Amino acid sequence: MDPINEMAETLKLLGDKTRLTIMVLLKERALCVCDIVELLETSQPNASQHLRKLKAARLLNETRKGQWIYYSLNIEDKPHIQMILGHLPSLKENMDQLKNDCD
Amino acid sequence: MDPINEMAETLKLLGDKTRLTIMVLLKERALCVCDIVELLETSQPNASQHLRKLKAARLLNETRKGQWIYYSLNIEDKPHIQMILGHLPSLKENMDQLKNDCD
DNA sequence: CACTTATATAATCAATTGATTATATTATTA
DNA sequence: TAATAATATAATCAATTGATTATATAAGTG
Repeated sequence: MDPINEMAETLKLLGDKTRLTIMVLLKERALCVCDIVELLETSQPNASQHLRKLKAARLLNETRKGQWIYYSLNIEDKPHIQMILGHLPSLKENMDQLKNDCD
Repeated sequence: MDPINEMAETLKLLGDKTRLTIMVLLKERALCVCDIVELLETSQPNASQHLRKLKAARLLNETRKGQWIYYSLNIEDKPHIQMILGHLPSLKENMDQLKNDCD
C-alpha cells in the first residue's frame, strides 16, 4: 500500500479518544484489560474491541499471564507513532488509582 | 480541551486519505481548488468539503486571488503535524501533471 | 467438577462520515 | 449586463464506526 494510505489508516486508528488514551496509558507500562477498563471507566467489551483493532494493526503486543492478558506497545519500528505519543503528557498519575489486585 | 482529546481530533482529521493527500500536496506550495480537484481526481464539491474541514480546524490558510482561492498550510505552530507530514514522501512529481491554466 | 474471574466475540443499533447531486454565490469577461 | 468559471453550501444516502448487550471461551479456585 502507498505510504499516504498507510499513514491515513494509522492516523484514523489513533484518531479515537479511547484508543489514543490506551496508547498513552501503555507508554508507562504493560496493562491487563481489567486495568484498562478501570482507568478508562468504560465497559470490558468496549475496551476489548478497541484493543483488538490496535492489535490487528500491530501496534500492540499481547502476553498472557495466568488469567490476565497484558497488552504493551509494539512501536519500536514506528517512529511516527513514537513521535505522536511522545508529544502527549503521561497519564502516570491516573494510574495510581489502580486497585491493582491483578495478581 | 484536554490534550489527548485535542490530538485525537487532529488525528481523526488527518486519518482520511483525501485530506491527508491534500495536506501532503500543500507541503509543496499553495494550490487553488481546481488544482486540488485535478490532482486528486475527485469532484469539486468533495474537495471543497474536505478543505472546509481542514480550514475549520485551522490547518489551512485561504487567500483569494481573483476568481481563485488558494489554500496553503497553516502549521507553523503545530509541530506534531509537521512531523507527520515530514514523514510522508512528497507528491511533487504528480504536480507536474497540472495544466496550471489557473491564471 | 462446579463456580468465579478475565477476556473475547458476535449481534444490534444509533451516530458519524464521505461521496454525490443539486443549487447558490462570487468574480471575470464578452 | 448576460454568460461563464471557480468555489461553496445544502440535501441526501450508503457505508462505517463506536457503544452496548448478550454470549462464549479460557484459566484459576474451592
